[in-house]
Amino acid sequence: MNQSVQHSFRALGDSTRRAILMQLCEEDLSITEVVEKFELTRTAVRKHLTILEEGNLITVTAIGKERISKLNPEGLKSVAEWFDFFSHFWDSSLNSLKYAAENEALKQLNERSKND
Amino acid sequence: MNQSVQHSFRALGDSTRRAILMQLCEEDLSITEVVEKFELTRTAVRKHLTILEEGNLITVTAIGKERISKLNPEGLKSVAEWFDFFSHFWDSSLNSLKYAAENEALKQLNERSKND
DNA sequence: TTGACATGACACCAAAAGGTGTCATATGGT
DNA sequence: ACCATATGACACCTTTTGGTGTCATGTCAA
Repeated sequence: MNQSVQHSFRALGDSTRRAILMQLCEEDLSITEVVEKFELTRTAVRKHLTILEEGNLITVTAIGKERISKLNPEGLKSVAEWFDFFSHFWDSSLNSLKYAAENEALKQLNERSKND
Repeated sequence: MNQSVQHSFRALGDSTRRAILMQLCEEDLSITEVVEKFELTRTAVRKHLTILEEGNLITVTAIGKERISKLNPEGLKSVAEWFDFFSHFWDSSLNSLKYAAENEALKQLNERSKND
């Protein structure tokens, strides 16, 4: 589960793969179709799709001689939910409380030097 | 801006950096303090912090001879918002509409072969 | 069965990533 | 001034990563 998050983030770390994901928002694609839309070798595309599949961001279904890649909302949602861990921090009201109550180390430093 | 998203995702692609981010949720840290909490060389930690800073996920403030790394909610929020692009897909009601209306390629394939 | 067509499976490569160690520099306190 | 502390800046190394090309395999249709 946690390992899956690692794979998901790894998959999202490449701009080509993010572009493929966004393309898959509009239509499911076979490997060859992805090759046609992106200027890449079939081997390269296959690798990207494998990594996206390992990251649980797409599902691949073999239909005849084609392998259709399809966006996987579950995986994307999992990654999006990872950010909930930090959500307090961009909730402004909680934000100030957070810094006031918990941030002992920086408070001390701020007392010593006021140029923050 | 788009480049920044690339940097953010790159930064998030490494588990050590994600761990550092989560630690920074609890307290701001100097480089040395990060070194003490994670079993890494100072040089390695510095690289990670630089990448996190490039990804706009932390801000670094020089205080005296220390460089304090602090979580940057703005950057995290930006990345989280990137996922809004896909949010239709995990909204179940919109989801079915999406597939029914737009997914022509797979529809055709499904008509040819019913083992989906 | 035979030939396209869509892939799978490798071997190979250059560049980037993650780490380590060493030497130089700046800041604070005594 | 002087020394310990916290970094900055490199040079160097190994493993991954993103890509390419080639050959084998499976599937559909004539």
